[in-house]
This record gives sequence, C-alpha cells and structure tokens, in this order.
Amino acid sequence: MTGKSTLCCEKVGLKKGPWTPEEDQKLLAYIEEHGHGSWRALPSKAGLQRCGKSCRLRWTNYLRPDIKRGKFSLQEEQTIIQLHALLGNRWSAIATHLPKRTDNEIKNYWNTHLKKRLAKMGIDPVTHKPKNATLSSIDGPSKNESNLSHMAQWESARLEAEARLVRDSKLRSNSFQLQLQQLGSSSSSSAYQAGPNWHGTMWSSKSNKVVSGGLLDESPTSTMTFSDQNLSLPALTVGLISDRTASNNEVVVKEERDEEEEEELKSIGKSNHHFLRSASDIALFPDVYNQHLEGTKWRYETSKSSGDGDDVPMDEVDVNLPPPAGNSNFINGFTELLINPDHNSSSSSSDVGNGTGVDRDGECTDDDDNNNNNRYEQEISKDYWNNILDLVNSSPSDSPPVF
DNA sequence: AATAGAAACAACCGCCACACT
DNA sequence: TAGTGTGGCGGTTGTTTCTAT
Repeated sequence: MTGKSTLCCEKVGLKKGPWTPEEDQKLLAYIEEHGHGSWRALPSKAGLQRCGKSCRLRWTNYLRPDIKRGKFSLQEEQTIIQLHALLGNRWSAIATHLPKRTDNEIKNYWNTHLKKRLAKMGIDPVTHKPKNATLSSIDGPSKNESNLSHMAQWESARLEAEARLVRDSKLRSNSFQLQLQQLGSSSSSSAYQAGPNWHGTMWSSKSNKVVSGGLLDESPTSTMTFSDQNLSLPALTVGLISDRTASNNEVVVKEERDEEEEEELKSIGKSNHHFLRSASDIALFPDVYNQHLEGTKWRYETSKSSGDGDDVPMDEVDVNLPPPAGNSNFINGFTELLINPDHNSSSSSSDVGNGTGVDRDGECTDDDDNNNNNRYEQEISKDYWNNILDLVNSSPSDSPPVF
C-alpha cells in the first residue's frame, strides 16, 4: 500500500479474507456489549486478528441486525434501476431508499445482475436509454432532458444536504430532541412516519419561505428512525418550500439551502406547516400526496443563495407530476421521462398516452391540467419498468425486447 | 465424472471528506 | 492553518459456486 496509512494498516499477521463464524461471533459479542467505538482499537479489544476497517465493513455490511439478506424482490430491483437512472453509481444514496439493504449489496447486485440484464435488453446501463436512441439528442438536449437534468441535480443536492444534516443531527441529538419536544409540545400527532428505509435521512427547511396554508397543516411533526444507532428523533421537515395558491392549485417547490439551515431547524418546530421537498418525497409519501395534492400543478424552482440572504433565481421548470399510486409509480413515470424524454411531446399510436403535462415550452396548459391525471393513470398503468422486468423474467434471454 | 468458463458473492483497496488537535 | 485520525464511499479483485460441455 502506498500513501498515508488507513484503518487497514499493514500490520503483519492480520488476517484477511472470508470471515469465520467464530470471528463473527467475537465481533458481534463485543459490539453488543461495548458498541464499536473506535474501529481501530476494536480488533485487539475483541480478540480479533483483523484490521479495524475489515471489522467495520463486516459489521456494516453483514452483521448489523437491521440488514436484510437474500434475494432482491422485483420491487427492489425496480427501485434500484430507477434510482440508478436518477443518481448514477451513488450506491449509498440509493441504499437510503431501500430498507435494510446495504450500499455494498446493492452495488454488487447491480454489477452482477441488473447491469447485465439491461445490457442484454439493449439498454445502456449508464444512460438508461435504449442504445439505438443515444444519438437522438445529437442536436442538443431536449427541453425535457433539460428538465430532467434539473431534477436530477436537485435530487443529488438534496441527498448531499440530507447527509450533512444527518451528521449534524447525530452530534446534537440529545439537545435537539429536547428542543423539539419543547417546540412541538403543541403539535398534533404525526400524519406519517418514516420507516427504517430512511436510514437517518433528515431534512431542514427555510422557514422564512413558509407560505401560510401550507400543504400538510395537520401533520406538523413526524418521526424518523435512525436505524444505525437506534436513534429516534423527531423529523425535521424539508428544505424545499411549497406554496399552494388558492387560485390555480399550484404548488411551487423551491430548492435552497445554505448555512442558515441551522436556524431553520428551530423555527420549523414552531411552524405548523409541512413541506414536500422534492419529487421523491412525493413518491415516499404517497398517502399524503394522494390526500392533499392530487391534481396539483407543481412548479420546480431552483435558486442559489447570493450570500446576503437574497435568493437568485436560476431557473424554473414546470412539471406536472403523476398522481402516485405507490412509491414506484411516480418514479416509473419519471424514469420513463429519463429514458424516453420526447415521449410526451409527440402523439403516439400506442395506448400509452402522451401527456406528462410538459409541453415543448415547458409550460403546463389548461388542457394539460384537465386531462393530466387521466393520462397519467393510463401511462402509469402501462408501468414501463414493470413491463421491462416482467419481460426479462419471462422471455428467452436471447431475444431482446422491441422498443 | 471431470473440467473450464461464467456467474455470484464477499471482501479489500484507495481515495476522499470531515473532525479534531 | 496544517497535520493526523477516522469513517464513508465507490471501484475492483479474489474466492466460491454454478453450469455447460
């Protein structure tokens, strides 16, 4: 090894390779009794001839009690493919959306199963587009591709912010819990609870953007479970702000995050609003979405902070979202947009329908509003990825599907 | 039954970001 | 501010298991 030393030092005599049941037992017993603390110091204390890094990986990927092993379900496969289309090889980010699955396991499954499967079907596993369609954008990105890029960047930035906030929250968990207990003493019970799939995901919000009459007034608090440390905290709600005006049933979702987030955490507790922050949030909270937001017109805005508190608009993208019937369906539509970005802008002879509600100018027309939900119901029922996966599962391996 | 190649899985490696001193 | 330690992440490799011949 060259460069600086790592956890995996070059001590002679440290064992490498597969772990034995005895080693697993030692590691489990030690962590159950003492916690892992410093990984570097753990092996000697636990009586293991392993480096700390090896112990950490073994615990993280295989011994942790909140890990599900075994075959991936069709739903999980679908989710991985869709999230990979959105996030690329960001396995840890993908893993946050798959309950009890580790990034390593997902990565391995992708490399050994899904990537090959997509390739066999004629889909580029990197771009998630049919290989014969990769030249379609030779004249430059389409409007929808541009929209998609915005959304992907948005999601990417969101995940990074979530990770940062998780770190912050863990450090301050005790004081923070106390704070929110105080602030939330007048709140009603939670309208939804995030399950173990959150893996510490946490959001914050810029409270000065709160618009009265917010989306989820009756659900001011929710609970997330931090599965890695059995740490349960009240949820911080979101960093994208929604404004639903009475006149046009429009929700504006804004992305913005800066160092003021710290202060926002406090004011969120005082606020009686909830905010959906991104498309994936809607997918994650389908019940909430169905109850409050169905048929709503969404406008995504991205902005950057100028540093003096003023937000500089960067771009706006109008997108009508499909009414999600479940976690996967929204993403299905989104993924289809990724794979076939021009799909919605041209008439189709198929029964799939053509409406995503985004016209060539990125504007949502009234007709789109009126018909959008029905179109999406049709389109989603088509369920692009389920069809693909069903096709893969049922078809002979050497006969790629026709797109 | 033997064997080679493919597939699947587990683990390692190096880099990076961040916290701490 | 620089140096160091630590843990996380993604890419890659090594080993085992499966399958076809």
